This record gives sequence, structure tokens and C-alpha cells, in this order.
Amino acid sequence: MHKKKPDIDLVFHALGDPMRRAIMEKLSHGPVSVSRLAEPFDITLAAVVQHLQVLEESGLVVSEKIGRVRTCRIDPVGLSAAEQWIRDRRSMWERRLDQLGDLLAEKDESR
Amino acid sequence: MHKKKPDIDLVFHALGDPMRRAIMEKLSHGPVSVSRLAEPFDITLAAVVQHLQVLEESGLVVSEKIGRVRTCRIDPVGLSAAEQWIRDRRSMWERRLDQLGDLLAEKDESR
DNA sequence: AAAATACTTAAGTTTTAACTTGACAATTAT
DNA sequence: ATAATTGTCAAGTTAAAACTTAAGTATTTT
Repeated sequence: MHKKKPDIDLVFHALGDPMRRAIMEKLSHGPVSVSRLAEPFDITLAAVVQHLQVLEESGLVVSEKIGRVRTCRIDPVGLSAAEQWIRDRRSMWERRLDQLGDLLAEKDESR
Repeated sequence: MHKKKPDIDLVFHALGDPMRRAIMEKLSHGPVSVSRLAEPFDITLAAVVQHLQVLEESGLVVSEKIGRVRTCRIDPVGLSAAEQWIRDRRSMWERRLDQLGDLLAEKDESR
């Protein structure tokens, strides 16, 4: 159970794969073991484990092994990091649109 | 200028590449031409154009060609789609945490 | 103690994606 | 008219990522 601070490059790379997003969707309903996580998908368990490693290194998922079973769950911190990046770009863009609006309004006044 | 409704698979795939995210960052400051967009990066213009195609097909960027110059800008709709997906997973997860809290509270009352 | 479960790891294959090169088309400037 | 600018397109190459197979480890169950 070694948490990592989320690296935005790793987070977006991890979310870029549809299978990993499907895994995140499943995990969003609650913690699950690796084998139960793999059940619905038609790829090997080994492949799922590899995806989980990517998700964990990115900070999107944390897991804990008790006995022989590893239970995985979402780490909301990773998701927030991605959400924040998107929000930043969007707000920057929208601020610009507002400035443009102000500029047009000024022009409108000065005629 | 042909808009597309954003496909979440394409959007996340597009954002998965660090160079494309760098392009998005640059575009967040305002619309730019293809060549000015390529300037700061040390890849060929052709490569940048290919990234732009990916971004455009995903619905993150729109562009318009006037004369010989193509001007690109962010389409906030694409970004919202990604933000929404993340928010959905996170809220689902947090709802579950709340339910877990309720459950523990009940237990606490009944002793 | 033996068998079954639940992963883990390493190696190799296949597929996908990024990037370059080089030729070309359209527009604008001289 | 010629040259310079701005972008487009099609191959081909390289590198990265996804996936499988097969063998191995640790933990339960019977």
C-alpha cells in the first residue's frame, strides 16, 4: 500500500486506454479483488494485472493484499488531478472568451 | 469547420499523449495558426498536423482555414465530456463511501 | 499432504501510435 | 512571373504498448 502523488502524464496515459477506463468504471462501484475485476473482460488475468499496475503507478488506484487476495479501489486523488488539469485549460479558455467579450462591448460603447 | 460530437474514447485517447496536451495548453491561451503552434516544439510540422487531426476528430479542437493559414482553437465541449466522465466516476465512488459511513454509523448506534 | 485458488513474473509476439522524410498544392509577397 | 510561405499527404521507420503463454509463488481449502 504505497501511495504516490499523481503525475499528470501517468494519469492521462492511464486513462487513455479504454480497457483501463472500463476497469475504473467497475472500481467506481466499490473495491474488488483482481480476479473478480477480470471476470467480465475477455482478456487474460495477466493482462488485467498489467493494467492495474499502470493504474496504480499513476495514482488512480490503490490496492492491498490480504492473504492471497489483492483488493483494489479507486484513489480519488488521481482522478482529481486529471479533473483539475481539464478545468484549468477550460477556465483559461473561457477567461479569454470573456476578455474578447469585454473588448467587443467596449467597441460597441465607443461608437 | 465540421464539428463532431465528442466520443469519450477518442477524447481520452487524444489527451493521453503529452505532446497533444502541450498543444491544448498552448491553445488554451487563444487561437493560433498551425505553424505558430508548431514553433515551440522540436518535432516536424507534419507531426503537429497529425496531432491536430487526432484532436479535431476527438472534438477537442476545431479549426478553420482562411487563405493558406489554418487557425485552431479549443472546443470546450470536448473538454467537458472528459471532465464529466471523471466527475461521474468520482461521485459514484464518493457516494459509496458515504453509504459505508452510514453503515458504520448504524453499527455504532446499535451497540 | 494434496489440490485448488489467487495472483505474480518474465519472455515473446502482435498491434498501435508517433515521428520523419520527401514530394506536392495553394496562397501570398516581391 | 518567381519566390516564399503555409499547410497537406503518403510512405516508411522506429518505438511503445497491449496482450498471451507458460511457469512459479503464496495461501487456503479439503
